[in-house]
Amino acid sequence: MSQTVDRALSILPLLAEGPADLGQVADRLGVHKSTALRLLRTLHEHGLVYRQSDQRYRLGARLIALAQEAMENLDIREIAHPHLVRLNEQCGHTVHLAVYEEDEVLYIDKVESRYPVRMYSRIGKPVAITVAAVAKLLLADLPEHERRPLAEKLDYPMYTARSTPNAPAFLRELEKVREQGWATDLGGHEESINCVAAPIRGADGRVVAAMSVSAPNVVVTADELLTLLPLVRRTADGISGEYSGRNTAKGTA
Amino acid sequence: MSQTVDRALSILPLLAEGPADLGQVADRLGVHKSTALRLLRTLHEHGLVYRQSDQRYRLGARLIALAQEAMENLDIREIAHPHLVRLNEQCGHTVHLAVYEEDEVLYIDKVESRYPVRMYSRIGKPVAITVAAVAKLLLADLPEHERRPLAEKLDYPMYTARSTPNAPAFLRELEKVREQGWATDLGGHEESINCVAAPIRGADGRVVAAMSVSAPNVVVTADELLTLLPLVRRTADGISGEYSGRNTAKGTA
DNA sequence: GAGTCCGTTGCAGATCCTGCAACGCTCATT
DNA sequence: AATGAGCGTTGCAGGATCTGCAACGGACTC
Repeated sequence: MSQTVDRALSILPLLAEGPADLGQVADRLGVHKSTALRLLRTLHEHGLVYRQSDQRYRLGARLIALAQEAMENLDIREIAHPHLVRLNEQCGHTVHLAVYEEDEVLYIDKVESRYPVRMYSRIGKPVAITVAAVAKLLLADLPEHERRPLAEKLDYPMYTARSTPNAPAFLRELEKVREQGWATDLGGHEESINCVAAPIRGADGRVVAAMSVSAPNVVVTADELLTLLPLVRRTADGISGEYSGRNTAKGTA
Repeated sequence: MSQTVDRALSILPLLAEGPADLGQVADRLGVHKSTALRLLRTLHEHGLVYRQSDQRYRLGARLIALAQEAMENLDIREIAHPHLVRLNEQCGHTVHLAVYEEDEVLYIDKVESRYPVRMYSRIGKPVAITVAAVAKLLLADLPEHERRPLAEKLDYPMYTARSTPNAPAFLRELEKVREQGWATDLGGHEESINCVAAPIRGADGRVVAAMSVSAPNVVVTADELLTLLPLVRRTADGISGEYSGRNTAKGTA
């Protein structure tokens, strides 16, 4: 809607790929160098981009700090955290909390496994949306008219042989997940990692977040992990209750 | 430099304080509602702001994802991580990695304590710059003409009775830290928490990052923590060596 | 020491942004 | 049920702001 701002903001994902110099930025934006320079300067003044010693630009520290604040403002995160910690103390595995927003699912909290073998993931990282158990729960709850177009728009990378292969399979899976009220990912993202997940609901019953327990095969088998399902669901329900109970008049997730 | 972009970017820190509606944004920017609307829409298209169900705006998911990518691009982080993990395995305490950038110091990595009592901190969070051990190391290495103005510009909140009280005291502390090549924070941020920190240097000897070990009094006394200093310094030196050794032609921290 | 490459600056033209005013919607009030 | 207030939204005309050009300057190379 606003050309100048639009161009300026387009620089950010571009720099997220790695540092770039003025010429590269100008080229990729399709504007004159002097224009790119002015945009970069403005971004710089706000700390969103940083100029390294070799004069190239990269994303800046304030961007990271802003994102941090953004996450701390999410109320489910705050409410859920102690529950996640308790669950981790009970089962020892990695616990994740994720939300959906505008075609993306991201982890917003995590409690590390207490086993030496840890799964790689990071708070803030977009989730493998077509296979992750938490993603299934969040998408399964979308209204039909959003869910289908989204499913058809997605890519279906075959991380492993068990990854969701395409949109129809995904939609079928979502249907199943919606009915049973929980989800799994059995080696669909990384061959040796399994997850069980449960939804967290707001007062109106809509799914506002999802949580999961993940563990590698070498620690527990998929079957053993599934025995944790009741515990996971109970934890999720506890969070749901607290979240819808004292709803501090803030918006949805 | 660019008015429109400048205004648009000013919205981000504003929303970081919490959700706001159109009128509030327009007021705080000092522009007409229609102008604010167009800016917000542009930010929205890029996913940097999100519109909640109550129509108010807050920071969006893509901002978080961008920040995540920004951190993953930092090469020291990648090099340092395994060293931090090893150190954590050896001593059991919380280990932090921090960098300085444009008047800010922030944590870019963290390995959690294995003791039940954990210190609160978060990756991406700006550090208490006047008291944290890592901040002292990073600022101590700045050239005089940057260090002094910065020190005089800072606020000196008295988190505890041992917090650095003012600029002269801070500059003296930095001088000491620079000479001894390591730093501590003994209850200067939170009464019962102590840290020891060591610098990580690039090939040219400049400090590019700093790492620290933190532990609460209830787990180890300050004196006991200080006995870890040699180990911390050795770890930091190891990272320094690796960082300056195979310098993959990337920029500074 | 000449040449090339890149970032930087000032400027004039025109695009794009701004603020206004009016509209429509929702919600609260009478 | 009707009225009014509050808020977000739209179209428009005037003009401020942004754009691209061309020329400059510094660093590095051959």
